[in-house]
Amino acid sequence: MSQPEQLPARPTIKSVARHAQVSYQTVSNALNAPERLRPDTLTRVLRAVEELGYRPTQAARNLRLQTTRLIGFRSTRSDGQGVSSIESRFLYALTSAARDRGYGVILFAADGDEDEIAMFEDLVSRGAVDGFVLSGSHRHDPRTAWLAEREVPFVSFGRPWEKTSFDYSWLDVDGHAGTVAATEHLAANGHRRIGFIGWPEGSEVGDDRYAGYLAAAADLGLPTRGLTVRGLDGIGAGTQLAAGLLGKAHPPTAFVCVSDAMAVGAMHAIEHRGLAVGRDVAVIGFDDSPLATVVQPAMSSVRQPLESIARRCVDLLLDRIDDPRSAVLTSVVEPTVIARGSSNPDHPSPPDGA
Amino acid sequence: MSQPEQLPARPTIKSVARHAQVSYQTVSNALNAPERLRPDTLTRVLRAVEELGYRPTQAARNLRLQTTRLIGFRSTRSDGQGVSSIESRFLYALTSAARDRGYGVILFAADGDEDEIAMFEDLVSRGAVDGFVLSGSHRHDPRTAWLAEREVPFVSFGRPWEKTSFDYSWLDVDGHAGTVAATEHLAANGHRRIGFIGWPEGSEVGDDRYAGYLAAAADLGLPTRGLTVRGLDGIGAGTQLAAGLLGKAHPPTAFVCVSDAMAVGAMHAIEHRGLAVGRDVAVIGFDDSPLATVVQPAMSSVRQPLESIARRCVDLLLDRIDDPRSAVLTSVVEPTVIARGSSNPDHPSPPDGA
DNA sequence: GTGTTTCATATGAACGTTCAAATGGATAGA
DNA sequence: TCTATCCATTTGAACGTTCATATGAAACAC
Repeated sequence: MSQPEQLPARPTIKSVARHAQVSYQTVSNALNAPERLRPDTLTRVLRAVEELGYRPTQAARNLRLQTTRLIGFRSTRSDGQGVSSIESRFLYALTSAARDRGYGVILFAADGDEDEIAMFEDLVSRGAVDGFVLSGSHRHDPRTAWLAEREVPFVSFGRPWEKTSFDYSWLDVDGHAGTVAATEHLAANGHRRIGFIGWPEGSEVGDDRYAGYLAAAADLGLPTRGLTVRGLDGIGAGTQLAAGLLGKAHPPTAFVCVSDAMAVGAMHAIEHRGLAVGRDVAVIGFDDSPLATVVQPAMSSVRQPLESIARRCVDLLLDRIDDPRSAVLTSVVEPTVIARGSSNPDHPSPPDGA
Repeated sequence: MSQPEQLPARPTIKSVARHAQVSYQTVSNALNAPERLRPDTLTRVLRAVEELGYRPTQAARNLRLQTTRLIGFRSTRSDGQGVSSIESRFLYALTSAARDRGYGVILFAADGDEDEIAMFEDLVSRGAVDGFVLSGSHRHDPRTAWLAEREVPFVSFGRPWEKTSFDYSWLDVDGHAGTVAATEHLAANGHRRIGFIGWPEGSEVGDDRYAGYLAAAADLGLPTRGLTVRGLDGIGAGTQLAAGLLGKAHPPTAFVCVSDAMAVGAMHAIEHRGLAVGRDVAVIGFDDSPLATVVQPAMSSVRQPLESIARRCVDLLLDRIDDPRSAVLTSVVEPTVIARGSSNPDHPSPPDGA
């Protein structure tokens, strides 16, 4: 904290103009319609811009252009159950993708749907954002209707789980295809008795993944009766559910799990039984969360291509922002199986000692 | 997508004025200096505001007030190792805290320090934010100097790990105090041989936590020789490190762990040895991540009060934004031990079956 | 009835941009 | 040499606020 030495004030378009000996509108033209300038003035102006480090003030362009170049996204309280690393990976991807298109992401905390809508209301009425990216769609989701009614541009990461009277753009990961791929992966490794550890019936995402497992098993002619268990998410729950199946007369030799936490639990149960994960019993999780690479052996998992989803969310949203009548697009992208030790017969259980 | 029925345009201060039969500046006064209005006009204007649902346009006030009411925060690529649930919990808390003070949080993706500074440059030169909240301070951190030099308001969550020629406000969790409390907690439960599972030497946070363990042990007259092991973070690593200690002649009866991932690994090793977590060998982790409640038995952990830290970060930052000469404040807040089954003698290992 | 005070409301200007339209100087055609 | 054409540049206005200041009506004292 030395003496109050004045920092140079942030340059405005006028100071650049003075510096380049032109009127300030010419500077504006240099930046927004360079073809209107004579080449020599253009370079002169651009050099002045460079020298002063001028960047147009956001607030002024916002006011003038009636836009904010900001996208709203809800920050979830990940406090509760579940390792929601998906959210944070998606958030990073979304932020990068937005930035590449010259947009920023403004985050808002909201606890439930109503709370989130209140935030929409606030942000929209103040003109603080150009649009929203939604996530975590679910049945009876009031958010989409609210936004559609007010013609606020938005895109949803997460499909609609029921019919709506309006259309909107959304992207989603094909959970069904994910568990199909997981099941096929295990079958390709020689497994015939493949179990499924899922969430209780009623969750859209969970039911979708379960259906994929059933479909793949039916397709491959594999048994499923007595091989599926469902319970609340968690490592402990996964352990208990897996232990239950392993204790049966004809236990599964592989598990498709609805989440990585369940899968870690299953690995735990397998080892507790003295079996080797990967060699004796294979496991595959879902989401490819940090958990997957932090366990030993590393866990196979179904990975959602969040980066490309985020990018496409931004693309779709900006299309709508640029032209509110732009086409409504929806697409389901397929996740990919990331094969690691937990589903690899050559990969033994972790060593016992140090 | 019905007919192009025109939505009512967003009300401006002028439309409110027309509606309330006053000039538009009176509306401004009603909102910003209500004591200047006669009570009856005030209510009339406020009713008009209410009826039209008027909210001042953000961009216009930004321009006029030379402020954005936006705080910048870096979104980390949590892609790599480690379950960085801390980040996302902090982010939620920060966003709520900011909102309570009328500020928003704008997120930006950055990969390293240089990249982050480039984002600072961008946001600051465009006047897109009023200040920053930093996180993840480390040795040779160039970010603080950059911001301080340009007199950009900021607050750091994370202490400076070296002397700087300038001062700035920061908050941090006292990792030292955290492991002291953890060690004391285990000692209070009757443990005498308490081991430590840490990160390799050289990480600021890890060394701090290690030092706390050593200090508490010395204070309590407990042995530490041959009871500490260090390695890269991870569940698998925790298992191996703990297994190493448990295999010794005089194994520890309790573990203080530098992270929850390490602690989960330790629990794993304990059970693998046929011992009961909590009853036979106690474990306590650090950070109280979702992992802690997802394992069985639930894991004791040292919890950082991220919510209050976020709130204080916002308070300090806004002080600086309001008055750049406001006092520089630093404070270290003590984390608290959250005792759960893994350090509770009455809590046995998980059931074997379903 | 005139002059002063007081208070509620209105006027003017500015924040920094961008866009539409006007200016003015050069070049070319008659 | 005078006018038409063209192009680079400038002028004017607007986006929606807030702040400083001016106006004007009522209330009061003389």
